[in-house]
Amino acid sequence: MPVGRRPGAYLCGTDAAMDIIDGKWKVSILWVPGERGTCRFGELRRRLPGVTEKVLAAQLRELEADGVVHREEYDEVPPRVEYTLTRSGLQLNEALEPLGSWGRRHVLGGAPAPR
Amino acid sequence: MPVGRRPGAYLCGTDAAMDIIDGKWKVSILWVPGERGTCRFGELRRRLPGVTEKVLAAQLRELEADGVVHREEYDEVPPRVEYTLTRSGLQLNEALEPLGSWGRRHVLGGAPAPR
DNA sequence: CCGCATCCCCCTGGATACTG
DNA sequence: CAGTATCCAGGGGGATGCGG
Repeated sequence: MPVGRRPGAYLCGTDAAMDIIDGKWKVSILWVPGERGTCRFGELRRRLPGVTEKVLAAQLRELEADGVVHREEYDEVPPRVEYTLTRSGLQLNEALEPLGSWGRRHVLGGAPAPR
Repeated sequence: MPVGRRPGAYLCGTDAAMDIIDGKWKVSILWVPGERGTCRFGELRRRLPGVTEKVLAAQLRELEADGVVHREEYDEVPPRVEYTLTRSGLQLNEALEPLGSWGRRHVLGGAPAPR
């Protein structure tokens, strides 16, 4: 699936974006790397309590196909793979900030937390 | 389900908000009323191509339980029900605007459309 | 006009085990 | 370390039909 999985079925830009974010762990995957914008597979796995390797790998591949995450494989032993937010991914992250503020205020009740 | 269906399981405000928005038609339901902020059931149904009455009613009830939509029933014949965005819902709508812009630029390719 | 009740299908995502 | 390979359960949501 290239960018978007429901071609021509969007009513507005918002649900087009939602289509890319759709997946239990995707916003967290975007969020974890934070300012640094890059993260290894194992680090992601540790910082997403409950995710399985299969699902994490699948969601990462979809985000990669959608052009928001870049996958860089280093030919080393032991293996190392870096996942980096693309320019588009960083901008998506920024676009999610207001939603995060809303969530903190209306769902979490103003609790302290990043974003 | 009151506000949020995954109590205490949120990594950040964003996925807390995502939990409320989670549902195939929810962002569209928020989007359709637009500035006016209010809409009838049948109007929603007509403007959401493909939605069934059962699913539309279900998602509306969840949005109501989450406090972003207010349901006003008028005792008339024929029946009339108005769905209005609450203050919280309007703010959620505003928080979704940047995401909509991003979706237009990165998914729809800068096509003209509201939000 | 505005729904609710039922039935059912598919797809996401979880559990577990194995490989380069 | 960074993944695949299977198997499987749960639930969202679509189709259809009835009720106030």
